Amino acid sequence: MSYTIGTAAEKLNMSASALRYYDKEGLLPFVHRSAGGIRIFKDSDLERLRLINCLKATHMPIKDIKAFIYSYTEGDATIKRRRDMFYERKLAVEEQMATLQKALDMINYKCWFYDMAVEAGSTEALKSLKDGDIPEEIRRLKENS
Amino acid sequence: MSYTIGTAAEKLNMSASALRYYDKEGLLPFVHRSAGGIRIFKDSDLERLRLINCLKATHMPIKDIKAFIYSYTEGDATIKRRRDMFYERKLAVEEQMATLQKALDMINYKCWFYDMAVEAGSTEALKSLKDGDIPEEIRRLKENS
DNA sequence: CTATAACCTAAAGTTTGGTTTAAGTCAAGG
DNA sequence: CCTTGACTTAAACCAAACTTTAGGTTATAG
Repeated sequence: MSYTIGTAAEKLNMSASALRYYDKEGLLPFVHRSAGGIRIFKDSDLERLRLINCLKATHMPIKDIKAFIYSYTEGDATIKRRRDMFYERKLAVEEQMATLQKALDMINYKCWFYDMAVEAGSTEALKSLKDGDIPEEIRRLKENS
Repeated sequence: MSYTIGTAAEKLNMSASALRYYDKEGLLPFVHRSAGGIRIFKDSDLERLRLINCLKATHMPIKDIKAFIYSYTEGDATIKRRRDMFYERKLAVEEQMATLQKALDMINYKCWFYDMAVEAGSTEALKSLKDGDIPEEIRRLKENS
């Protein structure tokens, strides 16, 4: 099966203008055109775009994704490089998750704190809160952040 | 203790211009000034900025952080609202982590795939790969993404 | 006192990742 | 054939989150 840009965009749940932008930025060297110049997306192109969207979800900049995609066009010569890129990306994502986890710890501490404050009707009573008054698993959250 | 903007920036590991920008955007209503107009950061201000940085780490937009910070200035009247905001933020962060986890699953699948491809010296041999050939725990990653 | 480093503001510039617009072309149904 | 909706490009526009610049003020060390 093959699709025009509108249909492809719909299937990928993104806008046609975003697809044109990616194409302009060199992210879609694999997309062919009809004789009249219309982009034709194959199923394998959609798969590649799903990979692009996955990388985008990890906050990889467009220009880095471009390098990624470009290495595909060079075939088996770049297999090792592609493997390395995926391993690097894995590290980058794990870092992001660690960062988010730290933030989440802080937020969970705040949730606990404000649950207490709401009950007390004020944050005043909690000013004198000492580490010893904080349950072990909550204290861990606080210190983590 | 109190600090000028340069020292505060250094302590927070961010730029002075970012601090000025936050102030201009209304994120730092708690920061006072010297008679001459110099910003003076107290330790409690740095704490508040650490919270701001934590929220920033969760990709919360500046204008939303502003609303967050503003609710502090209204004292105990906004305790419930602040609690709700933290619970909402918790959900937002959990969603982000889920999104990252999906991407990571895809990437881990790719790592496995390219480990095979590097060993084979080509991706050709893997074209005929059937689901049955993929270890259970790897297949899960693939289907997840 | 004065030099100078660090501060101040306002305004302009930068980067990223698109969207929008304008003017025109393609392709499918009638 | 011709209409019409979807496509094409180039270029302008946008928003977010800062950074940089320019021109000026403050504060501290000598």
